[in-house]
Amino acid sequence: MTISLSDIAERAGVSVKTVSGALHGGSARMSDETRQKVKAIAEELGYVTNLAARGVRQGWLPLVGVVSDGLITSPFATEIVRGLDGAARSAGMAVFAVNHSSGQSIGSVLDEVQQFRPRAVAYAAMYHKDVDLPPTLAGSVGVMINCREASGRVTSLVPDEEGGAREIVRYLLAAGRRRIAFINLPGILAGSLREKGFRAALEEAGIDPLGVFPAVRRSVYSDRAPSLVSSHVEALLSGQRPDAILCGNDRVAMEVYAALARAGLRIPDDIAVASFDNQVELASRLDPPLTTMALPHRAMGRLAMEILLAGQPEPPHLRQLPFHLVERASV
Amino acid sequence: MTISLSDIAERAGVSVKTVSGALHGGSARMSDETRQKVKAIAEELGYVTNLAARGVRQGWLPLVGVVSDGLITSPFATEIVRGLDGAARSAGMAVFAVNHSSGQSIGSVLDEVQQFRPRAVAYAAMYHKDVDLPPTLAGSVGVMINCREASGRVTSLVPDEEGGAREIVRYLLAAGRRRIAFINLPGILAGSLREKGFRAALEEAGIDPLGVFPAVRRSVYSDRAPSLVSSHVEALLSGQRPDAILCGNDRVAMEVYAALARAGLRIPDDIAVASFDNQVELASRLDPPLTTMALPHRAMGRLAMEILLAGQPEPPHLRQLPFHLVERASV
DNA sequence: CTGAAAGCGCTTACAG
DNA sequence: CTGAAAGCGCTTACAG
Repeated sequence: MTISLSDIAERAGVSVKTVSGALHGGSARMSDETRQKVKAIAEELGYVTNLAARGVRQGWLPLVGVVSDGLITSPFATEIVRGLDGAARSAGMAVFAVNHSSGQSIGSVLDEVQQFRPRAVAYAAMYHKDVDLPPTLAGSVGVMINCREASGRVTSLVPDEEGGAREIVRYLLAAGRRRIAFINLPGILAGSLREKGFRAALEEAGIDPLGVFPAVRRSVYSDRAPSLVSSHVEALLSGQRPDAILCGNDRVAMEVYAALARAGLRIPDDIAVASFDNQVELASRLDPPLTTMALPHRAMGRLAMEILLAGQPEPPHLRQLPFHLVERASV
Repeated sequence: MTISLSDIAERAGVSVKTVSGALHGGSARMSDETRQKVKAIAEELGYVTNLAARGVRQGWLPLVGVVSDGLITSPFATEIVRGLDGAARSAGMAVFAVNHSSGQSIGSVLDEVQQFRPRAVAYAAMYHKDVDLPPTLAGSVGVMINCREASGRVTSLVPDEEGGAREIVRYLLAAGRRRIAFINLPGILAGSLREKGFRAALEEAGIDPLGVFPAVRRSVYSDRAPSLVSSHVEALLSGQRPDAILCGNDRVAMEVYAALARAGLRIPDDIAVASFDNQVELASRLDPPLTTMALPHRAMGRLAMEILLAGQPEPPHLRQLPFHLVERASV
């Protein structure tokens, strides 16, 4: 059988309260002798705190629930969870993730999560999007990650897409590039925000963009949509040849690499290539290794947990976290 | 305040026991009228079951803990978790993952997990390896995923590396390939088992392998180790040119693609390429899309949960799960 | 068919 | 400095 405080109390000849104080109440006053004795017996008996029992007393379990829309499969999603997890564990909390599969209403998933009486709940989106949390649910979610909550009742953490795009364009400009094309991800929020930043940075430098092109035909970006990348690259090369191509993500960059190789062009000597994502396994293995803007997923996770666990909550707001430039050799 | 069974009982004019029976005890006998009334009131009050309270009574929480060695970052790890999660949720369980960071002993992580009084605990390795569970801990882990437990006291689920290698080689042979080289991942268990399968399948067909070459110099495979892939490919091309190259993983295949492109060779017309992993984002975006053996991560997760939740535990054993051939266009 | 009570393992006032 | 008791919200025998 699993042993309890009262087992220890009995063995030590003290009350349960004393054992509880000795083991957990850091400030509980008692003789050092008693405390040591109790601890020794607990150790000897292999006592493991029963968090469920503590939880029923306190009204919550040291758990933080993360409900995410769809698959937690993407490397980005796991970065978010890692950020959350790191911050949570130093606070003695565990993270449990529940995904909000297509069939279910967000309300029912949240109910599922609430049954565990978690200390806090976060909502995480798999890609940067707008999310409408039903008004009745706004109270039970402490922070939204990677999405903008429409009503403004919940603090939302998102990547600063526009700023990230400005930064990478400035970097290309600083490297002497002037004829810059952007093969963007169409139909998603990140794409339109990045396009803004792309144009703003060029305008600020007094330079005309060579154009912004969609990586796929579909209005919504998907892995399965037929790629337009190589045809764009070919068209660009036979026209006003760019000296830099900015890509919507590392996979698009991979296709650009292939198209440039076919055309006999060298990276970065003939054309620089840069992108967004920093999917490490891919970006670092390309030849040459790809310069790319890393998304602040880990940082969003960490900050989310800090917000959740902070005593004094700030008023709800939208917080944009900066991308991080990973310089490799493609620029 | 969060409302409890007694709030409902009071409002309904029945005992707490009746409420509990009406809401949760499927088989509890009572008038249909009472049951409906109780349910209606619960709904109206927005009652949410308190799992912590139930947990303290039953001795366990409907949680399954997964402790993994190191980063849950890899796409494979998340597949394992997805497999676990799917099976868990249909049993009303939530999965909480705790990673076993380098600083900590496995025992202390397991203690952390046990504090939640989970229904069951699994251990998952990030890549196929041998793991030595301290004898005292063997009892608290129900199943080992993606690793072989040395003592044999715990059921272990691993990919059938040898069988997977045999299958892909037979597939290459069936496609008429005869001069097959293998650029393998050195220094890891999966690599040596696959080499066995590779050689066995060729021998069974009465064909000599063109050779097995390490993808990296380091004895242990790592993302940062300098790649030997392109030099192997060049050497192979200038010698006894292969008609098929089997790769240790999709990233190695990506490098092989690049080396073959540089040499002006076409896939699969001149040389077929196949590999292990099925990292979808990569494999499906290569040109031509890559034929590759998918690891049974999801299946391991699902089976693990079934084993954990099964009433009658089988005696501990080692179970090898089959790979799954994903045919694309590179063979 | 339903109630009153005991008990799960904790923590927190309340007393000494 | 320590104990005895109450109580968190459930479920499970024990009675009727």
